[in-house]
Amino acid sequence: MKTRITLKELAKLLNVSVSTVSKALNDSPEISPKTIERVKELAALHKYRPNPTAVNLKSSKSGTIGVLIPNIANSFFAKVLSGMEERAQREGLQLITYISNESHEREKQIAEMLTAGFVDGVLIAIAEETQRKKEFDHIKNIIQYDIPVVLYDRIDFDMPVDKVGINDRKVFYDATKDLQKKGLSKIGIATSIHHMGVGKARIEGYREALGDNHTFYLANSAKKESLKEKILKMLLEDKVEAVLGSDFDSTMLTYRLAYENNIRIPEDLKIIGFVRGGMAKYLTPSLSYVDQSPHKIGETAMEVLINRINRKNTGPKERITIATEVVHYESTQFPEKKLL
Amino acid sequence: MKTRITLKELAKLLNVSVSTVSKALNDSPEISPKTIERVKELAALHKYRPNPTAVNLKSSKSGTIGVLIPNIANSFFAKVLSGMEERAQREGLQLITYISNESHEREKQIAEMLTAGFVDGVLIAIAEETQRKKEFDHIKNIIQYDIPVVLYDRIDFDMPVDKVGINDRKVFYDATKDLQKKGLSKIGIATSIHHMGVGKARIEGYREALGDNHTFYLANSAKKESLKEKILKMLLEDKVEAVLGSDFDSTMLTYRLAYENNIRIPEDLKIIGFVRGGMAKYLTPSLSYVDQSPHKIGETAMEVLINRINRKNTGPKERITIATEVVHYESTQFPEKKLL
DNA sequence: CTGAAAGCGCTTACAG
DNA sequence: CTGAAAGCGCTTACAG
Repeated sequence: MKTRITLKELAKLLNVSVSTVSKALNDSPEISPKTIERVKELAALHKYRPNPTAVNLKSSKSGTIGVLIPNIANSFFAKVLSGMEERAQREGLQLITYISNESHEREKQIAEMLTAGFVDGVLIAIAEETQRKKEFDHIKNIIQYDIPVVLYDRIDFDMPVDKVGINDRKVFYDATKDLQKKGLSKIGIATSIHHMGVGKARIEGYREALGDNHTFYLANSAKKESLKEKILKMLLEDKVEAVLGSDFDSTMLTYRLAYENNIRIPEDLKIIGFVRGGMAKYLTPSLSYVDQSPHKIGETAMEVLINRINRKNTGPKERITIATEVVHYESTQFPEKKLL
Repeated sequence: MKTRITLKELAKLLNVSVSTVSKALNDSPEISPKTIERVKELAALHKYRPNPTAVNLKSSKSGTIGVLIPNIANSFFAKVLSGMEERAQREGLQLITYISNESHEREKQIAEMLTAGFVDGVLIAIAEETQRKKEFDHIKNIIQYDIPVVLYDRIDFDMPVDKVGINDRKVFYDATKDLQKKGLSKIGIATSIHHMGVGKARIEGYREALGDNHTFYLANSAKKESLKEKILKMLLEDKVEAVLGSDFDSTMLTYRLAYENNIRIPEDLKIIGFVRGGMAKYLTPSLSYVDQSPHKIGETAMEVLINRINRKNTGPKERITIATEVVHYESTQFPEKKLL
């Protein structure tokens, strides 16, 4: 077994003091160039690397960022994480990941851990259950310990922290307007996240676009069976011409139910949903989707956090919006316009 | 700003020594019950929590596990991670995630970090590029520092470590035999990971099941365009009756190309693929898939690692196989058998 | 230019 | 039963 060599051992081998070795390795101007060279040479030979724990204790920094993820199986969050990791890596920061599984209890436990001093900063997407209960004390507690916090994706809360996410209202506002412009009027929404901030905002955008004197079609339920019924009603009774899917499950359920009931996409029904592009293009027919740029969200959230940790940004808390785009595939294809 | 209270401050408030406080908090039999009570009371009042960095320095443990993930956007790995996290949490271990993005260079950097003493153990799925180059020195280097290593998922390498994964050979062996039993003989494989260990094993299983005197149909390419051509040839010229998809992209590409060429699934073509169940059931038609139990793989790998770290298991290195199952949906539906 | 000393926040063998 | 001391591996203000 190899062990990493310590400063002390290095000092003994060189017949100098530990302080000298430490300073030499850190290019202190106090140390003569020759000594610096000697020290660095031997250090390289033995592949010396400072013990990170000791450095952390001294500096009272951990070089570590805590990332709270509600649901990693959701590929949106997986991609956000990869954006964070990429940015963190350039800064030499480690990422400690915690998965709340949308549980309030677990999130509280994690928040408690985070105040213990493991991390220099925290990136959080709030769990579904926490949003429903509207209990954010555990998050505020982290802030009170002066640990920088950035909220990502799920940001519609009143909290004194930086926030990075998309403009959920605008996504469905624009999508609805666009469908109207193309001549559709019976437009519905399917959603299983209507009780969450982002889900509400999406519905609002849709409502706002349609205006007050319009009929709204809303299939909303967090329970699969009940959601299924409501979607079926919307498709078969209300006979909507288009559905906006607010999340993966509601989108795909609509897509599948149309198929089972011989409703042709896009001839009889247009669909736009929140699914990932890597999958949407393979579907039969391919599915138009909202590109949320998850990687960019992760990168940006990390960037904002780093600037807080370094005190490069000491201004008021910000809310940063990442641009989105609807990628149109077959499920929103309109027939060619005919010349008169 | 709150700061966490330290042992020293607690000691001062109680008019006892730091050692006494420390021992009291750790329920040392050296300390009188009354003192223990007094100390614990004040500690609770101030929400004392030992500084993890200091404890780590003392114990030369980090309470931290490094997880190397090749590609987090692949939901298989996301689920594996959640299994690891769940198991780690029960042990009070933190997870530091590193994403190699299938890059050999990045993987080497990460391996170098890991030897610095950040982590007590490491879980690794080897990057694609590393497998192609067959350069594993950086992994062996970690082992030499006596840091326990467990390989997960991508385990077909000759390395003296514990390994947790599925039996890739058997998956496609069984699937092929099963399709044959149901009367199909022209069975093909689509794969974009044929140069990787798991990809090779899947092909071998298929070949073995068919036997030497059979025609093999193999559409293999890591490049999308070329893979597409080969699949098209297999579907249109060879007119295979079933395709086994060895990974997400090759499976979905086959599925989509069948659609574009009016090949009906399952009437004209059966498909079984490596995709995730959460998506497979929504497809039109739904897609039969190999359930790899990613969560279980993650849990098990973590379990094995923990036992090595605690020295509960000091026996020879193991190779653990997680059971898989083909979940049959519409894409492998056979017509009802008619009674004669 | 070099080194002894103090200290980061803990734990623990040892003395009293 | 309590406390002083040493030490984990580093950094840095200070003395020489």
